[in-house]
Amino acid sequence: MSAEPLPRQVGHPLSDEFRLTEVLHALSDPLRLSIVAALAESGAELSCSAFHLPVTKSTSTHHFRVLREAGIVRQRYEGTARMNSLRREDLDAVFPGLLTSVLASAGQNQ
Amino acid sequence: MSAEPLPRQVGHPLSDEFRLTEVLHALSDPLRLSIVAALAESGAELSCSAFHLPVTKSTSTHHFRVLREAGIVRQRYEGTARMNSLRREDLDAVFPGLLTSVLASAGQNQ
DNA sequence: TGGTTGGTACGATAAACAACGTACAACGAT
DNA sequence: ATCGTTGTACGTTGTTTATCGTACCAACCA
Repeated sequence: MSAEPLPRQVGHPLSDEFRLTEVLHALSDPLRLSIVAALAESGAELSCSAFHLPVTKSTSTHHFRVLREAGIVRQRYEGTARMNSLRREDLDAVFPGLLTSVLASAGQNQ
Repeated sequence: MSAEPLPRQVGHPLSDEFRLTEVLHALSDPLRLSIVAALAESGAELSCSAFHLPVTKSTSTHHFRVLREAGIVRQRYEGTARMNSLRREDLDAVFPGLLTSVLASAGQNQ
């Protein structure tokens, strides 16, 4: 009589729910910006633990949630790992050129 | 024996002191983004009171200071008014394309 | 010499945020 | 079954932030 196993799914905003100020805020944290830059450079899915962030696991969870809720990353489970990928096409469609210029600036500036 | 009148000048960061995360944070507030959009659209200097912001004077002062310290606006006194202008060339030199894409996105999204 | 205008300084407050620790859940392997 | 791996949930703490009110200041005008 145990309960059903949880599906472990998370909500992602649709493209037309993106809000510019929320995206800018998500990108304005150095740690989150470094996550986005690493995802863009790799071009692939990366697990949370692949980033070797200088914070604890719970803080890491917090930052990935901010990125996901802003629509910047997509997350899905693969075994115990949570794989993250950039929603580049969705972002480019709603905010053309934004991510490109932010990433180019990040490479130079921070 | 009165003291010298204060010069009423404010500090502006040099271009090479711009920090991307600070700029993104400054732009991530709806009120500040609307200020920047209005400045870009007018293409001219505007006094603080020209914006008719739905906040008090002291809150308005706060937001203009955040924008100035990030390097986004330039401020100078003209009589009793403080005139604000966009530092578009400086921003474009350090973060090419960033302001353009943000403003284009702001026009669509907010 | 005042009064008006446009803005700053300072202090207070409430909300949001980044960070942590502990406990726990899902999955895979042993 | 149990254990290690990977990440989440929840509560806490200290900092930052957005907002306001009050007091003030500098410039202009009458």
